[in-house]
Amino acid sequence: MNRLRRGGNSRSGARRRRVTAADVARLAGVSRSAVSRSYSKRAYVSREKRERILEAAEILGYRPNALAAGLNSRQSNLVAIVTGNLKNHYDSEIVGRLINRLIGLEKFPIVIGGTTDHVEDSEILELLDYPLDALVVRAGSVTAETAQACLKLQVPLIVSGRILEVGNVDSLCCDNVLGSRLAVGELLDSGRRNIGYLGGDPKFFSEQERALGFLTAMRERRVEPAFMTQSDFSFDGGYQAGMQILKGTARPDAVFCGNDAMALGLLTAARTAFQIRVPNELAIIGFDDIEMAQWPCFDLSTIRNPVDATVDEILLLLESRFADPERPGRTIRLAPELVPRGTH
Amino acid sequence: MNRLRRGGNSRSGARRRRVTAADVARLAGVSRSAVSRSYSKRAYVSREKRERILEAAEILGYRPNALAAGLNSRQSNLVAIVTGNLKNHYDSEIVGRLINRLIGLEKFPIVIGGTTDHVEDSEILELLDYPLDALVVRAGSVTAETAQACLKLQVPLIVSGRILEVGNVDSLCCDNVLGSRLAVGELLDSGRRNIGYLGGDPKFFSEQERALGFLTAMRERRVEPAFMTQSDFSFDGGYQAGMQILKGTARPDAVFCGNDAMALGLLTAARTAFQIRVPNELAIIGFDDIEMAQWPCFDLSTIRNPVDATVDEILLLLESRFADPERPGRTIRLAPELVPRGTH
DNA sequence: TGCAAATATGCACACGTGTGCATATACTGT
DNA sequence: ACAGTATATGCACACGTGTGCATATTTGCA
Repeated sequence: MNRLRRGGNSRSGARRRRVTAADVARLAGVSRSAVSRSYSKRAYVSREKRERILEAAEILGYRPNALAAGLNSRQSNLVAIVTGNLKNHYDSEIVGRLINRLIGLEKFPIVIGGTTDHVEDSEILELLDYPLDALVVRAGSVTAETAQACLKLQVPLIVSGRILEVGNVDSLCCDNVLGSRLAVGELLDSGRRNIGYLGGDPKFFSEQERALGFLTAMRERRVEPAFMTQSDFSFDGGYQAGMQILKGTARPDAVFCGNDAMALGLLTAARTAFQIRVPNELAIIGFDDIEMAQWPCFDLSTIRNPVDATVDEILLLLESRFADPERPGRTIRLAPELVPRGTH
Repeated sequence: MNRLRRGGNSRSGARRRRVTAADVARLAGVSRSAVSRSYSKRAYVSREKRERILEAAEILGYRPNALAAGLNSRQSNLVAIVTGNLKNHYDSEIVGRLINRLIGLEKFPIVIGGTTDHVEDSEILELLDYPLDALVVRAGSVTAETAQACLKLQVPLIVSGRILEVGNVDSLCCDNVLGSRLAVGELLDSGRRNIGYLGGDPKFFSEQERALGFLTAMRERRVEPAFMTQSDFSFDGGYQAGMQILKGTARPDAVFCGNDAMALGLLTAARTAFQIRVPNELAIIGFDDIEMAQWPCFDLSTIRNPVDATVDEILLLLESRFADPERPGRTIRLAPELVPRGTH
């Protein structure tokens, strides 16, 4: 079939051939090897000939085919990123930064999963059809099966947002328990006693840790939580939850939220729907420190889940993994930090 | 070198070979062709043999190498997206949705440019080393050189966010002039007379059109603009601009903004820094209708630059381009729409 | 001039897959 | 039983590149 298609009759639907090194060689009147060598430093090609070749390449618009090159170089320079929902601002900040840093490493990122929290295993498997240099997965979408497949295919796996101690998988995650502890300590120290927790979907690792951290810290200080509410990590979810939480007469005097988006939703509900003065009548602390948190209209106190540090660590893990594919997996905990602002 | 490395001594730094169809064939005791055929529908392989093969594949964790397959199928199933800054919420909404739809088409997106407004030509050229099925570029990063390179390499180019009538390039863009007209009409009809414009960086196509549309519409109604200010499309930029615009005694009674982010910044400056009542004392209309615009704390009136429709059109263009690579380029204008909310 | 080292060049193989072609085997209908 | 067809299988080529190897040419040095 390909053979038939070759004969240049460009009927509709027939994709034309890409310019190839052989084409350039023909035009420049040299061997194909010479063309190939012209694109690599430290290769013996006379200056004159190289110039002639590059000129011909320029005319034809030739670029070496990275796929063909990657076939036997054992490097595709492709790194896949399985992201969470890009509507989640924390995720989009991470992904943006990660993409940028990967390019700096001359790796091209294939990104999947922009609109859902969880990417199906089958999709990740299809992704593994490509001989990836590495796979970076956000917490929500990693299963034992995924990890197994990566292992067998020799694709280094880095999990971000949860700890996974399997094989030589690298994983890194904010110390969420510590983060919750910081928030609870701050609220109690400033005299709040009626403190509730507004969390996200408990299927997420970080949610489990944050809720656990909240409970543990409260218990240590012998204070009973006002409530534990479960929402969905979104602004709308936080807003809706706020409408419920704040409508009664027995209001909390503080709420710690599992992420900033929900905290902003709660804050908005408090202010616009109930005219509650924050922080006087109600303290709110979020988690993540997304860019919006510092907008003057919000000025949200929060626990920073450091984006730059996270991406830096991912790149460090990648580089050391490239240097030694066999090294055992590493587990990295990033330190969260209280960012005191105007809502507590 | 490769040849030396092959002998299984997995020293540090040496990447092991990927499982290959030949490995599976050896384990299952069949020919390599049989393995290959087992993965294609409508190919003659006895049920019994296919099962044996798939079993062996399962054990070894075999997956056909998409790169090798793409080499002679003339399809890599890779589509590159050159995005704008993902901190820009409109961009992240577009990209998220686009990624999702591409996967639905069984194309994998390579994404570059997450943290800058403009991606260098050289980076796009390197991207073109991969035999992409298509390249989708956000407005900021397209030059004549890029278009030329795509043309020569037979890579279909789709430009989103600006019109570019070159070769058989497809381009699509919101009708920004009409959008500005809608905003101006609405403000004037509701009695505002002292209307200013807060724009972004004029190097962007959409900014040029939006500013032009504003001026044209004002001129048609014979009203003089209160001012034309230039910022950078960001919340912070809008906030800063607001601090300048609103500090004097001669305040405008309305501002039309080149995008929502700046409008939110301006709105925040007006409310928090000057206690200006919006919309009573000041009307604000944005552009894009990002998700945040409808948050109750903002409730921003805006001109919708439809994300879903845009992505739908991009996919339509892609599909028809795949069906006929030679068809002439198309130019698509999407209709903006006034979204009346609480700030005007 | 003579000789070794450095530079230049082409051939041919390897990378992993899909598939056309030729051939072999099983099945169907009369 | 036999011709004709449907199913099954392996060989070998093509895809586009990088590079080891062998060989040819130039350069450097005494």
